[in-house]
Parts: sequence; C-alpha cells; structure tokens
Amino acid sequence: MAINLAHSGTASNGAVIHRPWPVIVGGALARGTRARGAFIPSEDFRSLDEVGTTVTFARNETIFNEGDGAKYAYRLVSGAVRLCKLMADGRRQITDFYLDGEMFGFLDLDNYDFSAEAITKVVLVRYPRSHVRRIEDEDDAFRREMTSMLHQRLSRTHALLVMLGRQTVKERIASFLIQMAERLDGVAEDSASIDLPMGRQDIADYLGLTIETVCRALSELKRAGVIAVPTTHQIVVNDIETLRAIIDGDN
Amino acid sequence: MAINLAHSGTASNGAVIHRPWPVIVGGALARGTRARGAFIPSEDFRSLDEVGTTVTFARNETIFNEGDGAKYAYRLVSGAVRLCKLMADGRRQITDFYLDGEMFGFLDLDNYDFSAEAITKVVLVRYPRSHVRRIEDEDDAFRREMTSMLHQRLSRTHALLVMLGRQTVKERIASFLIQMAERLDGVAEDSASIDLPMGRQDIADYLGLTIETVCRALSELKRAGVIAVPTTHQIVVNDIETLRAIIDGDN
DNA sequence: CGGACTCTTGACATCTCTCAAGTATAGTGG
DNA sequence: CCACTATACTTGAGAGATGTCAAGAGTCCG
Repeated sequence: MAINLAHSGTASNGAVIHRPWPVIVGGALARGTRARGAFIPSEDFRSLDEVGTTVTFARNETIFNEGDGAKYAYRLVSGAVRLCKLMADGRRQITDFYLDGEMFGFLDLDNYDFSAEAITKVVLVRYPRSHVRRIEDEDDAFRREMTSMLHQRLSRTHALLVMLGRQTVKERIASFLIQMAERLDGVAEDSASIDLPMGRQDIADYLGLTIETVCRALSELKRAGVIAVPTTHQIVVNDIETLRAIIDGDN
Repeated sequence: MAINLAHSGTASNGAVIHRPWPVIVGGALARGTRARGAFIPSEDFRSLDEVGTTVTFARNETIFNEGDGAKYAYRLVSGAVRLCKLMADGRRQITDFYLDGEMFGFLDLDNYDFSAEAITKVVLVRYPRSHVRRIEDEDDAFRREMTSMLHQRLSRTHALLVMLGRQTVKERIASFLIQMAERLDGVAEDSASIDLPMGRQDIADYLGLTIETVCRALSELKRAGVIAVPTTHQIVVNDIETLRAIIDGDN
C-alpha cells in the first residue's frame, strides 16, 4: 500500500474509472451540497462525461501553476488537492483544499488564479475548458450550477478571511477541524474521526500560521481531551461542543 | 461644508442625479476597469437605468445587514461604503471597500453575505433584485458582465487573503496605500495624493490589525519620508518605489 | 532495518495587542 | 464665525501571543 491516507477506501486503482461519478450515500447531496461548500457535481455535469480524460499526479506534484493558461477543468476522483498563492520569497498561502469528488479549475478566467498541487496521490478527470465553455453557453442549468459554485467559493473565501484577520490560533484550529469533519465525514453527531489528507505545514499555510503553532494548538486540545490523535493524519474529535464553544470566542 | 472627504468634487448635491453614470475621464475605463478591480458599469447596465431609485445614507448608517433578504442591488454615485462581517463578540472584518461609481449587492444570492455600511455620506441608486435577475436571464452581455464582476471580487478577495495570512504589517499598509492610490486616483506616476474616505479603524479592520498598529505603521512611513499626512484623511505618497519595495519583502 | 522526512517540544526573541493618556480634528450649537 | 464637546487619532509602556531556532522523537518507505 502506497500512502496511509484517508481516502484509500474510495479506491486508488484503475477500477475507479468505471464509476466516474462519486456515490453519495444517504441523502448527503440533497441535504447540503451548498451548505458544506463541497463542489460536488449534479446531473448537469454529466454532459461533460464523454470528453473527460483520467490523469494521475503523485504526491506534491504540481497540477498547474498560477498564471498558466487555463486549458483544463478538473474533477477529483480520489486524493486531495491544495490551491495556493506563492509570494516571491517563498511564503505560501493556501486558499482552499479540494477533496474527493469536488471540482476545480472551472471558474478561472483565461489564466489560473493560483497553483494547484497534489497533496496525496491524486486521480482526476480532466475536461478541456473550451468544451466547458461551450456547454456553459448552451445549457442554462449548467451555467447556473457554475455561478452557484462561484458563489460558494466566494463565500468560503470570505469565511477564511475572517479567520485570518480576526480569529485567534485556537479559534482557527477549531474552525478548521469542524470544517474538515463536516466535509470529510459528513455526519458528525458527537464524536467524529477525521482523516486529514494534508500535513501540518499545509494546515499552517491555510490558517496563516507556522507549523510549530499548529502543532502546539493541536497538542493543547489533545491535553485537554477535546481531541485524540492516533496517527498524525487521523484526528478523533471527542468533544465537538468544546470545539464549537472555542469558535464562539470562549477561550 | 459637511465632511472633508475625497469625493466632494463629484458633487454631493442633487445635481448628480442628472448624470447618473459616472463620467470617466481620459481612457481610464478602457484602460483598466478590471485590472483595477473597480466595478464600474459598462453599457450593459444602462437597461437598468429606468428602474433605479436614488437613496441617501448618512455616515455610519447601515445599508443592509448580513443575512437580510437581498432585495436590492446598488450603484454608488458618491461616497464610500464598507462591506463587513461581524463576529458574535463584535470583532469585525471588512472584506471590501466600494468607492465612487462602483456597484455592489448584485452578486449575492437570496441573502446578503455581509453587511454594508456608509463610510461617508453616501448617495446611491438602488435597483430591485427581481429586475436585475430578469435582465440577467434575458441579456447575455449583462450576465457576462455580472460573472466578470464575481471573478473580480474573488480575485480581490484572494489577494486580501494573502495579505492577512502571510504579510507583515508594513507590507499590508504599503499594499493598501498603493491599492487605494490606484483606485482613487488612477494615475500614480511618481507622487500621488490619496484622499482616504475611511478612518483608521476601518483600515485596521480591513487589514486584520488594531488601530494603534495602523497608526504606528503610518507614522513610521511618515518619519522615513515615504509618505506625508497633511490631514488625517489625506496621504501623499512621496516615494512609491519604496512602497513597492516594501511589498516585495524588503523590510 | 535505516535514512529521509515530518512532527513535536522547548527556550527565547520579536511582534502585535492592550491599556492608558494625551493631542488633534470634526461637527454642533451659540 | 467661534467655542465646545464628542469623536478620532497618536504615542508610550508593558503584557501576551506567535514566530524563530534548535534539538529530539516519530513515521514512512525503500
């Protein structure tokens, strides 16, 4: 087995190509596609199906760079992707993570607005943007779906803006954990196990912190019994209420 | 005279209603509507003209609140507006400023995603969203314009994300000043005078800082001769090259 | 089993915030 | 038009939080 990552269950072998659209269990899609901010395709996207090509990227490989001509749009079959902005001196800000089944690269204009990198080994389906644009022109429902995705993105970005500008370290970490629990797992009633595909440095670059600060915050939550950390990439939330309380400003 | 603000020249009297579309001097609109991130209307928006109502808000008045039903879209005739997100305990993050001639409230879904407040006395034209949606359905060019505005907003928000997550105080202030110089003034060859409509607290809430930190950073630039501050709301950039160098990481 | 990488922890430095006082500015009413 | 009061801005001193540097522990993968 290659990498000890969360999404291995979905399959990282060739078989996945026979089931290109993610299977949504329960009523998850109906319940909250937008609320959860996950860009999971609806019926409208099936018209793209025939023109998709399956491609694979290794861990830490670059899928495209900021400023590149936006030739393709992508749908994640398995694995996880980070979108980032780089500063001249190497400082990095991750603007979003994409997980299993989500779509990206559909919304950019002529050039990509940021780089996309594979966090784990990644399998994705790639669609020519020219084709996407044609469908956009022809199909009202598809276009509405795209606009809706753009709104979701903007809304998610605004939430991150508040985190970076006005939240403390504890609050950011708590927000991040709950966000990931909701996106990865879905149902998080009381206790949830989160399998994080990304490493500590990625979390740090997403939350505007250093890796050491992320570690310390997680350790503190562990010490307080709020979470358990069986392995580096697995986090068990024992007490989600405390996490929620932290977000609401109870330090 | 009421308020010592930048945009008094454009007129804050009733006469402005006879000239509802901003007059763009020189080639400013053609040169850089998108590049500058200013949402200045194009021809496509004229179809809205008949249904607009002029309304006025006093300084610090709320135009709408986050979560309110998005009944109207707005175009700023004169004055300045801030969009903000509030946390339960009162912490505030400003996500964007809107200046003279720009449009806002067009892009939200059913409910506004943030509050809008008048920074100065504000004159704006208000359009019913139902009408906007109808035009959107009927007019391809208009719809494209809206999508383009949405992209601009997203791109601007990403830039702010990098500032909040990874830039130092000096870098943020320098970025802010250059951004404002470009948006308010346009041509900033060597030295530029910026008339800031917003106060220090607004700048702080935009850049994720405290008001004291903003003051200190400005004072330091003043001491170094990079800027002059004739009045609180007026900033003269003496040495834009140094500002640019600061952004690129030369501290 | 071993080397490379990632994560964790500690000690210390630095930066930004907090609290507090003083100064300047703007809007109000005489 | 001026004086007054409220508001906004500036500056200082000290506290607290986060970053930096460094070492050690853990984990992954060949």
